[in-house]
Amino acid sequence: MSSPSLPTRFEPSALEARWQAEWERLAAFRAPTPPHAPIFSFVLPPPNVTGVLTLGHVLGGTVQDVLARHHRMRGEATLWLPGLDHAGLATQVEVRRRLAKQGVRLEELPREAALAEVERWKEEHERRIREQTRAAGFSVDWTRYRYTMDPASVRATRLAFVTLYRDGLIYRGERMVNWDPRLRTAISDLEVQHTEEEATLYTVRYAWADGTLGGIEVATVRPETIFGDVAVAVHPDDARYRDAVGRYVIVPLSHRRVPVVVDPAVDPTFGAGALKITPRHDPVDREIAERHPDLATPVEIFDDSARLTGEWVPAAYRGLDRDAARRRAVEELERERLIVRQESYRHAVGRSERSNAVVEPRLSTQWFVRMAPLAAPVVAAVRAEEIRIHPDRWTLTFFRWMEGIQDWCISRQVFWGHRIPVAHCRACGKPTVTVDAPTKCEHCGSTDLEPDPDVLDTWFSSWLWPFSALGWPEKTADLAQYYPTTVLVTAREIMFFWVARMMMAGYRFTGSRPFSDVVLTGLLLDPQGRKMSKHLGNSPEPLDLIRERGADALRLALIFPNPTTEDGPFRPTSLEGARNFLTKLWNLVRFSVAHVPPGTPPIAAPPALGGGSALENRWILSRFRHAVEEVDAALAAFEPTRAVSVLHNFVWHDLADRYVEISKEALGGRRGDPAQRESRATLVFVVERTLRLLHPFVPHVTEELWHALPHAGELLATAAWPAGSEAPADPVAEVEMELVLEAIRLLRNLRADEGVAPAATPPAWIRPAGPEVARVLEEQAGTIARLARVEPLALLAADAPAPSGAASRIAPVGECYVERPAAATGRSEALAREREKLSGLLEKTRARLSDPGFRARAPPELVREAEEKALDLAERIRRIDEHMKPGGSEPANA
RNA sequence: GGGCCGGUGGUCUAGCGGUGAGGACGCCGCGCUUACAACGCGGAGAUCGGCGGUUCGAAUCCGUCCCGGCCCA
Repeated sequence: MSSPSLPTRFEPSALEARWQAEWERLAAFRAPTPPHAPIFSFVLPPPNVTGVLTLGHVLGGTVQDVLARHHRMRGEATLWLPGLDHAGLATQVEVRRRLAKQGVRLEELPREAALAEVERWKEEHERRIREQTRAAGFSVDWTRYRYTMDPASVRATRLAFVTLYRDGLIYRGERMVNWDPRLRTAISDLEVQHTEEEATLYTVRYAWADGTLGGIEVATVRPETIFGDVAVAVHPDDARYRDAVGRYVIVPLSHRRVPVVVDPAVDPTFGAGALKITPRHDPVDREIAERHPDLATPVEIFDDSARLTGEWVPAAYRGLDRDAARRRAVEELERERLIVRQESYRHAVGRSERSNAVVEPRLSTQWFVRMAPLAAPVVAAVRAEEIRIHPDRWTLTFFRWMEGIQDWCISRQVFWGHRIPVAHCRACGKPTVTVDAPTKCEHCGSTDLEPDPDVLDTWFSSWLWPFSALGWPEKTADLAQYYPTTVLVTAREIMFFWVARMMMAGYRFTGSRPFSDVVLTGLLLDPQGRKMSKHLGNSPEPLDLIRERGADALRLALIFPNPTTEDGPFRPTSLEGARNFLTKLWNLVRFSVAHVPPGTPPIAAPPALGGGSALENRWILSRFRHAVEEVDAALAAFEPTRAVSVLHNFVWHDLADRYVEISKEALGGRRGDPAQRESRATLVFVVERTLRLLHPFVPHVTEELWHALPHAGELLATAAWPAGSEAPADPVAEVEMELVLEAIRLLRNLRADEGVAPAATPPAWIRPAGPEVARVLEEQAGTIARLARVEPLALLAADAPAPSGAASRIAPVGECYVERPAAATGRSEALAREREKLSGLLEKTRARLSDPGFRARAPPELVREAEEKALDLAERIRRIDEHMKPGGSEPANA
């Protein structure tokens, strides 16, 4: 495909779809098998089927696509493996919500029908997610697409469970877990969100059991848990209760007798220093109760929906939910005058991430993974920098979490997910844990088996992803060749949920790191700095933005100008900026195409430049070389934002504003044929190579533009990444060009200050600062005159008198003069302003020099620099004074 | 309660021991100079959160306080 001439306007939508189709047709992103070294491989964090892709996904995807395309162009065997996560509980909640809108309760459907509903949901969302991924231009290898519930993943997940179980790292036991009473399942610690909330702290009096007056005052925010009390505890050193210990009190409302005990875990400063002990419904209480074995065995007072239940709960309260029970309990306690005090109280409340229900600590039998043994090798690996986290400051947070890691509750009382690969024997009661469903008990041989009713936490399949998606436990070619993977790019939010656990699983199951670099992306905020959320409706739909502005513009806007590593606002202005840049690029290439004669062969190398070569050509090639080096460095450090800003600056300012403007003369043939040929070759080389550099960021438009230029190969997507070494570094040209640009800037300043008409070309003069500068300015006088729009431009000898009737500016390059228009009146203020600035600087520099400590301790080179600077500043001020003096070059306009 | 990160022109940000503190957006002035008004040229605007310290020298290091955000309990 080729587009010989480019349309005047850049219209992204048609062009993007066309190239997406073409990339797929040519299998451009198919990872090679068998691959050749080196390898660059990674998994796309499989999006949850819960919804569709958000802007945050597009941000992460863009960072990944930049890396994938960059490495692919560098000739590495690149695999970017896409997939989808079944997102167990989260998806079930969504499906349940959708059904509820139709008046159907998910729980009331037969299991098969419920599964069918989830399956329908998955199909719809999967289609949409794939469409979005394509529309964004992500170069994933669709032939390797995987799903966390596909048969291979099911097998991998079951095997992981069985292996850990056999190794003693998975156990089943009765533990205090976080219970979500709305979804009626256990959840893990990570799925609990703690927030500060306002509550009422009730101080309740527990009367002495022996009928003595008074009693003990207990503070609680949850009076409805009184029914579960087995004791009241005080701190052993608390003098107030010395006589109370060993006595009994009556639990209000339920009228049971419980003892007063001592325990060091009681905080004597909280309330009145006495704590009611409800071991089945509070982790601290449970610990205390365990230290006091003589206490009554606690009875559960909440059912799985957090409604009151059980023999300890009076009939009037049974069946009430915890909030209703609390209201009723408060009412009754008040009636009995047992509430001593009520005060408002802020405390942390744990809510379920999925249902937002207040989590109920609940003693329940669940499956757990022992985490400490899994975490140890990971901590060691990160310490040894076998795995690096970017930006590295997150390593600290990572360590803190890993070191305090708790066992992971992996069983969920829902239906959507991987079934726990365990069958319980009805005969001997023991579990049979096998990858394939067992036919008989492995302990007693009975065939009377009952499958474990629970499913696994969704992360229990995700943590295997880097290897399970490559085929593990089968010894597939992909696994052998592409594992360990290279990087993992993901949102910081799931560092603990996913990244840390993948590392643990990697070392445990494959004996090696799953990836060597973790690249964390920040959160996208709305223009007001708020988190994007469905609830606020401030989260734009990526496909809409792509339709409006194009995928390239969206991708660019997501990584520039705000850094991908930080939480930052996504603004419409970023999108406009991106579009403007792409338009600039489009027009730059249109200009270049117009200067490339038809039939020009593909550009293999920059033109060989010699002594007679144009300064601008030497300069732009040197600038290009820097750009390549900086982009390479930025990408190696996983900083796409830095890479883009280098390119943005290079394309817009160096290439378009300066190089193109300067070379128009040579390109137009006005400097002769050899000069025109050299400039054409330089232009097309730099532009073509720049398109390659930009391709990872904005793949569609660069692919389109590349085909409009002479090129070799089918696709830019698979073309070679430029090497900086292709272009010679030329520090001399860079210094000389700076002088030229400074002279142009000064003359333009003068024009603007003096109100020279835009179309006018007044005479101008420059007195160069020295013979070297004079040589450069002499050679480039034509360029300077043209870009500054002055005519004629004369160079003054050091001792020549200042031209009269001209405005002047003084700078390191020398003194510049532009004839003042006849209409101009008054003295230019620019010189005076300049003088003020310079004398301020001079003062500062002199102060530094007169400090004896500076001369004594600063590096001599620095002292010398400061001395030279002071001299130079003084000289420039002297000259300004000369110019401002009446009768000088700046006559007071009488 | 513990920890982490940040506070730089109006906004977003780069710099993280010696630079005349960069850039982008916005703002002001002038211009449709045939690649580009989705643009060009020029300009104004910051005592780098406050206070103390280390240093010849601090936006940059240390302490402390204030403000914002995040994570964990």
